Amino acid sequence: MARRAGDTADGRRRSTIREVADKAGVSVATVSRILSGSYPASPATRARVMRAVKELDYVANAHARALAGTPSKSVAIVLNSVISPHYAHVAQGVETQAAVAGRLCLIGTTGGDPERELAMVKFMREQHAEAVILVGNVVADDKYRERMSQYAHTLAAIGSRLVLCGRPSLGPDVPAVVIEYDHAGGAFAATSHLLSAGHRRILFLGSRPGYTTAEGRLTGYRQALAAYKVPHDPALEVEGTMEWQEGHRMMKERLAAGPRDFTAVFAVNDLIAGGACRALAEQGLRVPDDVSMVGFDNLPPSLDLNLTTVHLPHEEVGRTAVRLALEHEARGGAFPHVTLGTHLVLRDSVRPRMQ
Amino acid sequence: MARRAGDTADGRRRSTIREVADKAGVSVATVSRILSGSYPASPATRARVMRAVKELDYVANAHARALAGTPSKSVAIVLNSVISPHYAHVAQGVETQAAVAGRLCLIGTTGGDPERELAMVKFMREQHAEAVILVGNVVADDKYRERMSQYAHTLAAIGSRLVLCGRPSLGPDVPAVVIEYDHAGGAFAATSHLLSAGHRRILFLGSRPGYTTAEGRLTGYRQALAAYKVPHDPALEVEGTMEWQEGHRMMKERLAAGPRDFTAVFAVNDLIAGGACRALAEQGLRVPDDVSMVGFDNLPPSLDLNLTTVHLPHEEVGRTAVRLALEHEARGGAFPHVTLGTHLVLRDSVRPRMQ
DNA sequence: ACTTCGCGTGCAAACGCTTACTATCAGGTG
DNA sequence: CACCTGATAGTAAGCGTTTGCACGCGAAGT
Repeated sequence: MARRAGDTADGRRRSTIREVADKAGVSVATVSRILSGSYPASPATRARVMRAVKELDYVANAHARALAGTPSKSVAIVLNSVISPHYAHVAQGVETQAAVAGRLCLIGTTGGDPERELAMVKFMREQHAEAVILVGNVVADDKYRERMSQYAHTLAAIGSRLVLCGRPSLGPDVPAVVIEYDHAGGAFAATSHLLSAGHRRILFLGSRPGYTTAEGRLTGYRQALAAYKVPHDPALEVEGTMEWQEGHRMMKERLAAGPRDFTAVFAVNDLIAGGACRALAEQGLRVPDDVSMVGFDNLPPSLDLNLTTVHLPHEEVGRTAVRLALEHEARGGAFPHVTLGTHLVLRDSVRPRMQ
Repeated sequence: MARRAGDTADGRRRSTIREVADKAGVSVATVSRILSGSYPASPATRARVMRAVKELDYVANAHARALAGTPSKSVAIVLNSVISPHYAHVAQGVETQAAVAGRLCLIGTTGGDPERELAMVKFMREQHAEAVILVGNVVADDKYRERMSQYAHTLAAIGSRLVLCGRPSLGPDVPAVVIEYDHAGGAFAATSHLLSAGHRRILFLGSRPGYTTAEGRLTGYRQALAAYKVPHDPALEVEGTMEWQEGHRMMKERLAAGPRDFTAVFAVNDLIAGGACRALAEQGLRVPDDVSMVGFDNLPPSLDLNLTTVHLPHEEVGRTAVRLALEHEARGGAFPHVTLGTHLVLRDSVRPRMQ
């Protein structure tokens, strides 16, 4: 008593187009054509088919459909974690644009593990995703870069696209769309804002060598200092990752280490700013009365903190990623490399430095 | 010069198992078996096949594979928006557990539109998702409930499962797994906390008739008042949705409407608490010195606000959803209905009321 | 009345893979 | 030396769709 494929434990199974055809007294071809819409069938036939579909509760088999030609269009996004606001907003943008373009959106998370990321890309390739969008940083050693650029090539070979968001290009000869943000520009603006308020000792919270996001923002910070002819003090740059807890830790340790030697803080992102604010508050220091602070990202925490920060167009990044990937064919195969701008959002976390 | 299906614009195409077989000088069956692993092929043959795979950069066609039997396992989650921290955390839990169970996770968002939600479920059904997890509230009119319960039936018929997270059951005869949180219990604890600190005029921010989440929390609030024999004043219950902006609006309007007639606030969630705090701050009122506040959810904002709040096991909800759905067959077809507990997390946003 | 359309259908061949069944060949038995 | 056995590998039958082609049959053209 062999079970057919598709049978379920309780003996029922998905109904097929064949059954619909039988029930309606027509051929499968007719059913297929009527269901796919654009087909001039006679109203009577159409009605019978529709009734059969309803009665059997027929649902097309997406896999068979995909196999037989009609590619089921989908877009994949791979990110470290969906609970980080930045990634979530980008994902939201991807989802939105994918929906607009009539695509399903597959989301995969990696927890920041390059190995899992590679596996994810491979998986998405099997699923025939039209585009695979990679967001955020990974530590990129040579082996990784080589493997990823190979994936880019094979994706390109089958008409799919690799999109890199907020991470460096893999090289000029790698067929991938690249979308970057102007970290340095934003950081320059934010730091300049502090400098023009009279601050000279500005703590940089969250430097992290090897991570382009942090590096870009650090670069902007240093450039602003240079522009204002303020000597650069490496002791003011504190290393850490980009989470709230890290912001808290860094500030707490800093305050415990000795007398406060800064009047303002540039946090590498809003999460860190939040953690740092909390640590300051625990020592009775208030923002902006005692310490000025700017963040980066303009994500929800900055509302609660009333934080002056740099706006990054997160959702637009996602939308642009999808758009560029899908337009690719129409554009005749170029692989664009765009940089999205940023701008300062003023709230109330900076005060002119007391003379 | 017809193009074969699978051809791409630039003339290259995905290589097939047939080509691998030819290149390796074996039959497709052999390649299939070797690639699927569990098959005792001779080392020589295996090596040749592997080399051919490498050279052609062969990737199995997931659709064909699914059609031919091996069901490609996946789990789908449908939510309003991925940028809401609550949904994001649940999604994270789903993703995690899906990965553990070797499943891909499909995420779809609806923007809260019931119509889009229905479409999404249908889509997931076509994709043969093993489970479809619905999270969060929708306004459920009768037409919607009927359609959704029909989907539940047909999903069940084909061996898939509908999971309802944080929304009311569709009825006892609807085959769906239901996971709820103890909103009332958490709200009771939070309100009691305020009451035991001496507060008697407690503003409830974010009631919303028809939405079970808000209703459950309101119920707990009222129960606590009753338990403390505090007269219930409808004027203290303010209606609004669950976003930051709404919290800000509600508090701002309240303060503008007349002299402050409350000493504490119970915000229906942390986002609202954040907005309310901001509005208070704008009027020079501080939490907790001037007004006490508790929130609900224990999501990131509560860290920045240093907010006493009710912890909801968001990620566990997601994990549990996947677990229950996948274990379903093993359990012999029961449709569990579980309620996850909550507990108060004390921070520093409540002060005893000044006598 | 006899072609000529053209609309509405049906037939059957893919699509790329898995897997039950079968064939082959070596070596070991009786 | 015929025969069985076990390890490998091949054959071919699906899986559920889509779609090019062919066919039948009334209406319109001559």
